[in-house]
Parts: sequence; structure tokens; C-alpha cells
Amino acid sequence: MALRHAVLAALLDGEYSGYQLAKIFDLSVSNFWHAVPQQLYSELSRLETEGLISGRQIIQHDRPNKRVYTVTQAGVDELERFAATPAKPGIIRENLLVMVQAVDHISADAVIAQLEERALASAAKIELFEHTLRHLRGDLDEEAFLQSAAPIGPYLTCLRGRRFEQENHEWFTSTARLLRARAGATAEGGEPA
Amino acid sequence: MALRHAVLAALLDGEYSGYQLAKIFDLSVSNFWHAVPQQLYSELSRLETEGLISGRQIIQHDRPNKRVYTVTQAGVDELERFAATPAKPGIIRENLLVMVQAVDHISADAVIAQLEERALASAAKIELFEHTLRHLRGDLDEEAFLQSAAPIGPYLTCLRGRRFEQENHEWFTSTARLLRARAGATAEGGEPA
DNA sequence: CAGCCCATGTAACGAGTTACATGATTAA
DNA sequence: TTAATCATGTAACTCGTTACATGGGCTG
Repeated sequence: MALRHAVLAALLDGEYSGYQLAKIFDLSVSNFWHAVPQQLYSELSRLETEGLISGRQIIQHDRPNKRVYTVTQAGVDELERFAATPAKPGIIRENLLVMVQAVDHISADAVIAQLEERALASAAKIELFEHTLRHLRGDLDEEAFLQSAAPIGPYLTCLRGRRFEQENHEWFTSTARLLRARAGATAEGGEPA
Repeated sequence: MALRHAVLAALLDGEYSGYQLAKIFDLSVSNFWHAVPQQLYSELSRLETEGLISGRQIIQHDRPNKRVYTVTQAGVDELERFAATPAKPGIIRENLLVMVQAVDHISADAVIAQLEERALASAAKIELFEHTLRHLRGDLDEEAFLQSAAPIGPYLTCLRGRRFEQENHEWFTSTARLLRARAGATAEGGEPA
């Protein structure tokens, strides 16, 4: 039971359908939790039967109807209990780092190519985060916004996400450069001390 | 099938038992992959039946016997194939960020307490990484080491891990401070514009 | 002598992933 | 007319987690 709290936390921000949530998970919740759409659909059903969220049907004429959900008081209480129990340490799964770990024993070219590709992707993601942050704080500068009465949870987690991507970008870039340089050096035949 | 490559990459570094691997996963592989001991024991059996690693029994008199494993050529080939296929984007799961996301709707005290606790834990982890890095590079300074002929994969992933923990520490600390300040401000009754 | 470290394993359960299915509207 | 977006669901399967079991040696 772990995804449920991420879904509840995301739904605090507004009334969303499974489909909408899936997109929100993709671009902002993924900073702290990963889930594919199927997980959301089934988790939403479960949360509704348990009374932690309540859904209502929205009839649409130009596109399929949808069911949107809001967090109930029971849902907020559940989040309160969740925050009161010690958080397990976070986990990371990153195949690209697995490859770098093994890079001394396999051909480096494929690894370098992937590092460079991911560097581009992370640059794009940083842009997105910048945009989200500007949007969330509106007219205020960051300091003023963080001292305002407005909700700041989503802003704070987005700050963490941006920083993570910035560090990814930096590491992808410098690691690719280094591996390239070494590939060049060994190709030229020189093995230093 | 994802854990297998992390196990193979970790085993490139030496000959280890399941028990030893579990500890290695805890303190360094966790930078890019998470696994509990049970997963390792069963994954090791599977990898051995598939011929990607080969194990041998070590008889010990002062403590239980153990089975240690090394990566076979087939295992290295498997890693080579792995590195040649596009890596899926990494995933993160961090309950503490879920709590911060929800912090506007629940009482902040528990969240602040956890942030401060985790800040301490990440400081300790940074120390560990520093130590590992010094150990890996031996007498050389970082630049010289990274240009040497020595294996650098483990060093590079450790660099990423250290940076991640540094950023965690920074974010835990500043977020806790901010939430504390806001708690104080609202307790004193003042809600700014 | 209590509790931790070493060392591995089975079994049950819970969570996550993938495939498949449906079907309307809209943009290229 | 091909593809993408919207919108949700069932079912099969793989993976991850927890509980339980065993047992000797070492440390305080």
C-alpha cells in the first residue's frame, strides 16, 4: 500500500479523472512517485470503495464521459496518519547508471550514446519544471511566494524535481565527455600509469 | 527482468556471496538500484541456472559456508546487449516527498520532524560516499584517477550517488526550515498577502 | 545468556507491468 | 485515412516484499 498516498496527495490539488491523473503523474508526480495509467485506474476504484476519495460522473458530448475524484475527509485523515509514520527511505531505479557501473567491461559506445540522449531529455524536462514553477508562483518572486499563504507543497516538490534533473543533466554530460575522451585515448594506443 | 543487470554489474567488481551482495546493494548499488536480500538470493539462483554467473562453494569453519559467484562470458554478453537497448527512464519512489506534496492539507509538524531526521541520515551517507570515493581513487586526485586505466564505472556511479545525497540534504534542510518558519508565522496569527 | 552477525532458503502475498479490448472525436 | 487524444476497463503475468524457518559462532 504505497501508491495510494501518492494518488491522494496528487488529488489534493484538484478534481481529476484517471486519465488526467496519468498525465499529472507523468510530468510532476514522477518527481516522487512513478505509476502507469493502469495502476491509477485500479487504485482510484479501490480508494473510492474505501471512501478515501469520492467520484462523480462528468457527461461530455464531444468526447467520452469521465469520472473525476476528490479527496474525502477520510482521505485527508489517511494522509495525516501516513505523515505520522516514519517514511521508508526512498528508492531509485536507473538502468543508465547500471550501464555506467559496468562500463569498464563492455563497449562504451552504446553507453555514451545513451548518456547523450538522456542529457537532451533532461534539458527538456528542466525547461518544463521552470515553466511549472513560474506558473505556480504567479507574479511573486520565489521568496515572497514561499512566505505567502498559498499552497506550497507542489512547489517544493517541483523544486526538488528540477534540481534532480539539473544534476542528471550535469552528470550525463560530464560522464559522456569523460568516456569519449577515454575511448579516444585508448584508440590512440596510450595507456597512462 | 531488470534486477538481473544490476546484479551482474555489481558482480563485475569481484566474487561475492548473496549475503555480501546484499550489503553492497545497501550502500552503493542503491544509488541506481534497490533490492532486498531475498531478491538477491533468488536472482542469483536464476542467473546461475541460466549460465550468466557461475558459483562455487566456500567452506568456512568459523562461520556458515557460502556460495560466491562470478560473471561468466555469457553474463558479460548479456550486459553488452542490455547496454545496446534503450534504457527506460529511471524511477523514484520517495514517501517523504509525498508528504511534502500534501503538507498544505495536513499538520506540518510530523513532516518537519521527518525532514530533519532524513537530513541527518543523508549527511551520514555523504560521509560514507566520500570515504568510498577516496578509497577507490587511492593516491591519485580525481582528475588523474578518471584518466587512468583503472575501472571507473563504480567511481562514476558513486559520484552521482554522492551528489544526489548532497542535494537531498540541502533540500531536506531548507524545506524543514521553511516549514518551521511558516508554522511560526501562522501561530503568531499573521497571514500575509 | 541475550542479542547480533553470518548465511541461505521456502512460501504467501501484495504491487507493478503488459497485453488486449473498445470506441468516439479531432487534427494532419 | 492515418494517427493522436480522450477515456476506461479486464486479465494474465512478472516482480517485489514480508514472514517464517534454521542454525552456528561471536560479543558484551
